[in-house]
Amino acid sequence: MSVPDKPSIDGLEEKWSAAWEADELYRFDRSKSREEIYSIDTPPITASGSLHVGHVFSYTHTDLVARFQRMRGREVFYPMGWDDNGLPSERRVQNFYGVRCDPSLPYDVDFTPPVDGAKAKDQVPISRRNFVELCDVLTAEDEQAYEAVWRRLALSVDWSEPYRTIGSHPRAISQKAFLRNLARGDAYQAEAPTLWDITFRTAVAQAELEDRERPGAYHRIGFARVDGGGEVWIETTRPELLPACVALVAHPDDERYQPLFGTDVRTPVFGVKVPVLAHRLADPDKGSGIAMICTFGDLNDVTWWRELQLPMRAILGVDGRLLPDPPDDVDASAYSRVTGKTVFAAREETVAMLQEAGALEGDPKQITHPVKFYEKGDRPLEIVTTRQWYLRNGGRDGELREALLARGQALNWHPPHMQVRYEHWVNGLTGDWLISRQRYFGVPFPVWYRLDDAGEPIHDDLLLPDETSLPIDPSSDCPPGYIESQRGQPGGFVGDPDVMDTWATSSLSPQIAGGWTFDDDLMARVFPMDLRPQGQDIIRTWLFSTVVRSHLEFGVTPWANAAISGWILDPDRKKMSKSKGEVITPIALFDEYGSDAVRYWAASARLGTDAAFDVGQMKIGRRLAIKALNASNFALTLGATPDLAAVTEPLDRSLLAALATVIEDATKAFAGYDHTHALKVTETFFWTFCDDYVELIKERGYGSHGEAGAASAKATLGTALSVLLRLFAPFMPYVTEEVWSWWQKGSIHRADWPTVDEVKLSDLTGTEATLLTLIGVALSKVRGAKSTAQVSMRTPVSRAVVRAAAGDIERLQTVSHDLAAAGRIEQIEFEPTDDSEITIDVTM
RNA sequence: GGGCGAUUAGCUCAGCUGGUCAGAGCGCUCGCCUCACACGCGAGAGGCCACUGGUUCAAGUCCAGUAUCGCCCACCA
Repeated sequence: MSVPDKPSIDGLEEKWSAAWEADELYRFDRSKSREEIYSIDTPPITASGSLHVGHVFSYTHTDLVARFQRMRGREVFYPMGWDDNGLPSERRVQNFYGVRCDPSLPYDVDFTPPVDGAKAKDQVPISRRNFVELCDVLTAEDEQAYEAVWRRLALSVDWSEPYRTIGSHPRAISQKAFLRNLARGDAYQAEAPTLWDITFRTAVAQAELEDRERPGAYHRIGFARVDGGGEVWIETTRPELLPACVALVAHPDDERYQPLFGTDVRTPVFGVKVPVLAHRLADPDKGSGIAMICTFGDLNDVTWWRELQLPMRAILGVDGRLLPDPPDDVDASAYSRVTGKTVFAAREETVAMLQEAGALEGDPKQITHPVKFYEKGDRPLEIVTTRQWYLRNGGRDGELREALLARGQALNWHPPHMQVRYEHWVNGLTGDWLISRQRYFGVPFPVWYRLDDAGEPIHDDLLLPDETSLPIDPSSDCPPGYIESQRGQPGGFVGDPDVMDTWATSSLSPQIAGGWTFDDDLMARVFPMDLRPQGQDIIRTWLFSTVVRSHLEFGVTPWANAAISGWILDPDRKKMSKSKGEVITPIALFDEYGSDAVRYWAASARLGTDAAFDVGQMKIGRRLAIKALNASNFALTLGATPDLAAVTEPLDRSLLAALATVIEDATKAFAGYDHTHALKVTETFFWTFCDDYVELIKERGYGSHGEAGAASAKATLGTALSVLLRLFAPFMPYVTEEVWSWWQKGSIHRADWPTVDEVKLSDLTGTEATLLTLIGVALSKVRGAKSTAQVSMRTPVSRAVVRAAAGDIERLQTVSHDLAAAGRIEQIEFEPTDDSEITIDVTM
């Protein structure tokens, strides 16, 4: 045993994180059986930019569970993954190096990124392969920085094999899962109106949408009736879509428009004859009660277009500009004034034309209305008809939807009400999952198309790779039976240019971490997993999509438990913004308060509950860590040694009896994913232990009450210390490990979780546990008297008279020597009274 | 418009299936250099548990409604 003279929490993080790494303390032992293993589906994090305190918060929650389960004897499978494909990485590369991807450029072997590219005004166009290489380099660097933070936070993950979603195996697994989806009919391609981000020039999925309030204006536009019966006035915020108009629509019960149903009107300026139709989705209270249907202004247009079987007059290209050629029936000279223009410019021009034609009534009426955005974009989404890949997710299939809802019910949600969010989302799906993205850095679709004699792809004629050849890149690999020279040639082939949505890969995180089809032995030992920890914001994406993939591939729910962490809020109760969160870096917090303290802050927030960013809580955590160090130092210096047989003193018996309850409560709470309660009961007991118990037995421990009395105190101190350190170990891994190393063999993090048996005394009576509380009250009275007299706590008391109920007096008398010693009372007397309150007359 | 959650001392939060539950910590006040810890210790003051009804012998604790805040979904002509 080696207890330092002056213990300090400084330097513990460097010391122990290095030791844990050297000892491979958290290395997963795959020889264990499924029953012995506790497996965690760690969220693969996007390592673009810097870690946010919110990440520290939720990842700590997971680590608490991991450490608890490990100490309980489970072999914990706790991998780490990086979600490095996708738009965030691309954007980071663009900004960091000052480059942009131009797929038409050839690969440049000697390419080096521009110096100071981040400050350059214009981004350098580079080939897709060069771009992907830069993504690869930069994400790897970012991931190392993240790993350093995670290690400092003491996440007990097995760092031996972190996966990257852009890595070879994950890519292969993603492609393989897709091919199997395709073979089963779960995946299909369709040419359909698609929500489209014109900045990124990619399709986006329903799960990635968000609404934002934007200014707009109602334009009141007159359509001439073909029968000469005057004009029909509609109101629209999108006048530039007039050339895309295919019909007008009003509610079937709307008496104002009933006479018009079935008749035709003519679009102003562009002169197209369109029908007036009835549909239940038309809202009589909106605008003039009659709307123009365009291909396409919003999702309602898509519904009307589909259900009313209207023609297509597409005018918007994938670049967000109006197409060069007018749609069918549209006046070419009028259209020539808007062709090639952006939506905004086209709107101005169309309004001008309408005014010239006298078809615009009054001034546009300014309003604010919600507009759909891609969550990572900053321009409104448009709807463009494109060919895309979809994966069935119950959005168009009641039976599948029910099955997925049942999967959600089979999951233990922590907290339970989070299940509602899942069900809400599944019930609100309006279509299948669009998984293709017109991007560069991602997992490519493992698909080629045969080209016809004119060199056009035949989309029904898929050329697929053999599973064993995965991963493949169809833009550089050839389909079986073809050679590279046939690429792009009539009768040859062409690769699918798209990559998969990042969720299409991260939804396979259990398969990736478990080594599905590459290491089926491992997969069988860890899957279905025990725990999926994640944020509430990605229930609709990551959680749901993982359930979908698991259901389609294996027919099971992928985990037993889902632990959902809340948000971090600013002190002003607003969700902590990205910019603010990035100002406060986790490293700075570790430096100032210590990792144990930051973990303490995170641990004091329950799952599913938003928590304030509160450095006050970190200060408390820091204080607790220092206290643990000092109290341990004292107890061990005194000679604390666990030995139940030596515990004879009433107060000591009482402490252990109370500790048994703490073990019970903390264990039950932890097992039920209530780490907050586990921490609370342990912490509360610990402070009583320090402030009351240790003070009460101090003198006796030094030998003032004989050998047996001292031995009893030391044995109790030893037992309690051992238990308390282990109860704290998941929360404060550094300080507990440090203290453990002074007097125990091995790491505390591989020690056994404490059990009631360790502190169980024979012939314990029911009330013994409360003796500690009783003497605590008495001690407080003595201290109060000294405090009131404004004297030091070590001021001697010549005489003290304790008055309390007879029963309490009887029990207090059994510990009077401890009370007298702690209060420096020379003469102590007891008087039973009828009052239930304890009072002490103190003479100094 | 539909839904979920929250509303307890100045602040951050505990209060499980109704009856010592009106609590903790921080902050504040007043003391104390007590030989583990001044990165400390002790003692205090502070709340009619958002509001209105209801159920009950008994309600922060259950029910209904209202208000405020946060979030999700829908709408977006």
